Amino acid sequence: MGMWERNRNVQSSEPVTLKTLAHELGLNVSTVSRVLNDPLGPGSRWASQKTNEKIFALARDKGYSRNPYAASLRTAKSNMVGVIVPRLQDYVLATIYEGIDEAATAHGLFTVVANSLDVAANQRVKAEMLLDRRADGLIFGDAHLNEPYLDELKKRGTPYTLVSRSSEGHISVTCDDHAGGRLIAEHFIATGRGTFGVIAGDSNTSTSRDRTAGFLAALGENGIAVPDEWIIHGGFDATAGQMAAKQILQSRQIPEGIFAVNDFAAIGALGVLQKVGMRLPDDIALAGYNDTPLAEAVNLTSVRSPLHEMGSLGLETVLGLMAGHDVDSRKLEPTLVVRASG
Amino acid sequence: MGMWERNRNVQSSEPVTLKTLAHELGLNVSTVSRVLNDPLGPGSRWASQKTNEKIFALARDKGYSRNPYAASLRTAKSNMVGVIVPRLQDYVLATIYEGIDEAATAHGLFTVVANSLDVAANQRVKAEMLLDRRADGLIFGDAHLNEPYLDELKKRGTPYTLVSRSSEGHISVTCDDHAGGRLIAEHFIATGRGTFGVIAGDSNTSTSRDRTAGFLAALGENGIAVPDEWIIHGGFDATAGQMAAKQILQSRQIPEGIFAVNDFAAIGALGVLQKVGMRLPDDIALAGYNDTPLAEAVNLTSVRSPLHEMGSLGLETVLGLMAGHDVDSRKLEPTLVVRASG
DNA sequence: ACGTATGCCGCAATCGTTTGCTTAGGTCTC
DNA sequence: GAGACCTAAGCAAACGATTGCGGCATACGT
Repeated sequence: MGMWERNRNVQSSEPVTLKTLAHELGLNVSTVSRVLNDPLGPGSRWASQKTNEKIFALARDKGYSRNPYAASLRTAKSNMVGVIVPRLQDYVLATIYEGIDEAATAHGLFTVVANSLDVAANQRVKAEMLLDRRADGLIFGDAHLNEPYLDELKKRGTPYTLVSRSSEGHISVTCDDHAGGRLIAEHFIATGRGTFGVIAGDSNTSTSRDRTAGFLAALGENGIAVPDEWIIHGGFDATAGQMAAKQILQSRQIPEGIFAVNDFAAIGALGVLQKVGMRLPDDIALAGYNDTPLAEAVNLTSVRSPLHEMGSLGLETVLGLMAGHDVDSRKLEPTLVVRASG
Repeated sequence: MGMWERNRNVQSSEPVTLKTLAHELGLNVSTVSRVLNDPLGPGSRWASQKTNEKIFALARDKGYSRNPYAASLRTAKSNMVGVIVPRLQDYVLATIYEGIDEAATAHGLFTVVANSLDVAANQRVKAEMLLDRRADGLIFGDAHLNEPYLDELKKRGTPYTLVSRSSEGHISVTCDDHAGGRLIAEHFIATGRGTFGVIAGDSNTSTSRDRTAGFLAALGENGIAVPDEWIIHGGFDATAGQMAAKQILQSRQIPEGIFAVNDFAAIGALGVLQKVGMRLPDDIALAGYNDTPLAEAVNLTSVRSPLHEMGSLGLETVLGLMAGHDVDSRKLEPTLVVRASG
């Protein structure tokens, strides 16, 4: 056991509180509280050196741990930030959440996460649930375009920020999805392709919109247009990718490259393409987005976004808001990861 | 807005508490508290019908929401259960956690999750952190064999349960991994293979041990032995799978089938096998475990375990423990999912 | 020697709920 | 008509920590 390890094995059925400590030391709880809370630790100037040490020693011996509920009640701060994600099963959001939680822990906060399953109504329900738990701040990973709930929150003055997806008028930490789309387009062009399809995801999200727009913009600058029937919206998962790929394959012609705005959708498409006997990258090129471990596993070209960092920056952002600072949105840089698929 | 939607837009900077309501109604806070908490809702017998209705109406109008910290302080219950997983990025654990959280929400509890990165020391640190937050119970998804911390917890009388992995002497909710291993072995044998390798994962976990043991046992019953150098331990991720596959390929002979106890490891192996030009299932059969979406995406034979259910049962289990009931470990049934890989 | 600063610490109110114990009036029973 | 029993509430003491406001020493400056 480390030197500072609290002694949990103490048999006293009575929980040890400040009062316990104070009484045992012949001090007042206020003194004990101040010393224990002083950022200077045992160097606190709230009591004499000797008293400080005795307080810390006893606290350790008796396994004292502050009752966070009593503290939160008094201070009206929970030190908790709520996080709402579409789905934790999704590698991308799980990674972002890990970044959030790591940063939160580093700042002495804790997080509570909830799945919204990417439906707007749930977003509101889950957020209110978190607010009922007195979350000091909120982080949304499931922002939809034109969702009034966020405006409502803003009006109420609740500190919150978006991650992964942005929305006009709200502070967010995202990756530059427009640039990411461009990266793929430029790579496709550089490797000699000329006709393209897009598996564009949920059109109601900024990630779908921006990645697609960036891709199309870069193509446009090179004089390439993509026919509407080759821009297919749907979900972000493998099933959506399969359906989109099948739809594209039904055209008279087949594009030379397909950009799926999400790795999972790309994997779904990949399965379909392989099943009809197409070989990548010779018959067709395929690219995904987010550089998940799957992408590496199946040798899929993708765009890497700094997910973990996005999470920790998101936490710092909402922290700034909670402290009443002015903070700006952040946009991180994506990088291209070329693999065998195209 | 629904009829029961609280009015959050109320401009009063003052938070609305029981006192606010009681004062406005000319009642005592105790009455208001009892009525609002009564499971019978407005049918409560703590006050007259008329009073009940007025209380509920005012609470709704003023957007009252109970301060959980005050309540927890008084009742010494947090209604929170802590969950410790190796890593939320892992689809398997993320899914189990979803099951846990869903059940928790249904029971009016909430959960806080922490990553241990599958290192035993972190498990202790994270668990103690959760206990400091006054978790009423704990769920571990990262149990290692012979880990003394769990015994310690048991001695302290903390309600906890394991999910996904088991450990001797501790209550757990798992899938029957031994049976799962058998399923693959029997399938391999039925499809005519005779020599096998195992990518066995972290030997310090029950999942690794039991899946491998089940596989080997079924083979043994059919007179098939697996040489030690074809049983390769390591991690559960794609990298570990790659390394293991490379090691197996270095043998003079090559097995006719490989069982990876985890889909991610299987995917890693798959990439290596494909890179050296082997075709599945003709040249070699490959099977994974857990039936993740990846398995479906790459057409990998796998074993499906009811992950979501494992999570919700885990929550119910710890709930039972918290209520002081006697509860038993549960073992769920796996099912075989045959796909093109073998 | 006297005012003042500083070190060290205590008092007591407060946060919002919960809950055991009363109370006050009414109804019912025998 | 007295005791028993409801109904519909109120009183007040917790729960454990935080914090503004003092207070009593001792030291220090002049």
